[in-house]
Amino acid sequence: MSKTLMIGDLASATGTKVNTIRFYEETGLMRRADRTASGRRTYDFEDLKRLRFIRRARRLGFETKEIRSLLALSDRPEAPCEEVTDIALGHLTDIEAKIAQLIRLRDELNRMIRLCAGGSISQCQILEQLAESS
Amino acid sequence: MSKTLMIGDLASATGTKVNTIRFYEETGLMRRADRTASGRRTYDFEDLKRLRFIRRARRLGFETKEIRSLLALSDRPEAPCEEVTDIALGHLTDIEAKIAQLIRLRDELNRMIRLCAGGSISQCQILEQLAESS
DNA sequence: CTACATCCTCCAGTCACTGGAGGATCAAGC
DNA sequence: GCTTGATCCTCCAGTGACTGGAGGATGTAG
Repeated sequence: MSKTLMIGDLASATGTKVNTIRFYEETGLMRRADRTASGRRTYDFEDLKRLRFIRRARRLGFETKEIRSLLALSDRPEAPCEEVTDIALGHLTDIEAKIAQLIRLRDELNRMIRLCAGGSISQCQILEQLAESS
Repeated sequence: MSKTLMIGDLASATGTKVNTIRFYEETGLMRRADRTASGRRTYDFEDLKRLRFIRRARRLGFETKEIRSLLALSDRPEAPCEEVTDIALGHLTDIEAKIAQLIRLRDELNRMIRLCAGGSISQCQILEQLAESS
């Protein structure tokens, strides 16, 4: 058998904290790992692949709920690819909304900062702007 | 006196949940409100102004720690405006980094979605990409 | 007098981890 | 065989910024 991997191996291979891997097991993202006689978790390369998938999806900003769906889908190879695309498209929409929002914030902050001509707090335009009833 | 405002008035005037205002009191963003004989919080227009300031800064994405600093600064009218500008500039840098990061994610997601030619899960390029060791 | 709204305190839950206490096990070197 | 240090285990508390609800008191309008 190829159950040669310990939790620390998975951690260093994926840049995940050991505690985080245990957390993924607890919350069902990773299956419950088999244990040695002394109770240590053992993993094989399938587990490593799964963890890599999870971490990569997390880096792309998918929520665990979405990752759970994606993982469930990848277990049904005959299912239509559409469901995956839908999840990805929904996520894309979220990201685009966030970008638009942040750009608005950036512009407003920039505007506020440019107004500041130095001087003392009592004349500070940034605080002034924040204090105004929106 | 002008302590005519109850917590619900502040809530509806600022679009804040009542529980959130209590939370701000608990965590020291808002001062501990005076109480009526029966224990209800009373507020004046100064409190309302402060809450508006907090909410506006939160909408602009400032953390409570930063807001605490800004509020402390606005109590020192003779202090130099520079400290405020520094907080705002630091925040601006954070926002710009976040925007750049999100744009990278968006492009990568877009790329993955475009690769998907339909068909079944087993050929899904999105899952494929996620499964690849990065 | 009776609804019903609003208020109170206290506590648990959200999300995705992170960090640490306290203790067991393992591998390597002497 | 013994020590040392790394790694592992379980369990629990904390993060940030709230949100929601239970269970009960108070206020107000008709």
